[in-house]
Amino acid sequence: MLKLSKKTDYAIILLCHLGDVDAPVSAQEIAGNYQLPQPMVANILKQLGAAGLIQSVRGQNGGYVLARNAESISLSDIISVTDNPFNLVECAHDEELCKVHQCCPTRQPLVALHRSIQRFMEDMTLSTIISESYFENPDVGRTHHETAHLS
Amino acid sequence: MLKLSKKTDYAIILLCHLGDVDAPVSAQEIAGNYQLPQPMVANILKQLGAAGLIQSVRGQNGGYVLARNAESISLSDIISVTDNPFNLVECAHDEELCKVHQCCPTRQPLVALHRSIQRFMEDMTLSTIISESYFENPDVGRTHHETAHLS
DNA sequence: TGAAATAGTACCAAAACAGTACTATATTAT
DNA sequence: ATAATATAGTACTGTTTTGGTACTATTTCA
Repeated sequence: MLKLSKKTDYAIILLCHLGDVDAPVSAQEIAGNYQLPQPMVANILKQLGAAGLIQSVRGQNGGYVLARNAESISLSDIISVTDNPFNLVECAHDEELCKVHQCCPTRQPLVALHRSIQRFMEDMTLSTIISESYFENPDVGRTHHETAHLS
Repeated sequence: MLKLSKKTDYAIILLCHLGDVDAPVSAQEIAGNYQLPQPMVANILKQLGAAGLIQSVRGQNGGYVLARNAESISLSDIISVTDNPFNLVECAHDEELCKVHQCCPTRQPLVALHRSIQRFMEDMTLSTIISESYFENPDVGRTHHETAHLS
């Protein structure tokens, strides 16, 4: 349907939070802070950890911290983890047929759109997201938040 | 999952075909031409007709023709019909909560992405799609095609 | 050694997608 | 007239994806 999944939505929120704090933050803490379902948050953090975007600290007082600095994490990176690698357009099925024979009229322009979006998502880094959200709302990452997600 | 639906994919193909021909073309004819499921094609054409992108001609020798010229039909128009109005980002649920209280950190940058994609889709017209596809494949709209869709 | 955290799976219900089916109506060729 | 060929409208269905939960194991620290 050409929209981001809740998982991606949540992931961005989580990462923004982590990007604003230095000490490890637990799943429970974040879930409570944004009123998100705790198991969901835990799952997404696991995935982000497995993908290497964040680093886990196990045991009591454990949690997660960013594995790299916020400038080097792009929206594209995030979406790759939580929404599958972005794929507006690849001829997933019968790719051979489509390439070997006459190609469908849609390929050219949709590949262009795909690249344009891809580019945007690669240029949009977590630090950009954080600073822009800060501009709109000075309290980000510092206080209790209302339920916060798009979809 | 941030990808176009088959319906949209098919719709573009159908419209490209109609854009290349003057006489009304029937659902059956197009379905046969591109090896797409006939009822599916018929349904999509019905929708495109109801949305005013194409005009129907009923009765024997009937079919569909473009309701406007190909320059004035944008990718955005098409997607609106077959994939819902594009909505990467609107806070569909609890919009009030999200706006009245502190806003989620994701809004700003994702609205930017949304607009960027929207813009692209508005600028990309059916005539552009047709001419670009023609560039790649001189036979578009003139001969029998292999199964042709992305997804 | 127990509490609090992550790790790894596996599961489930609801929604969306892709496609089908059926009935009604309009137009035209014969 | 009427049979053939279209669209119009609507409702249905199986499959996949999404959103979310549950459970068990492991790690760490007080």
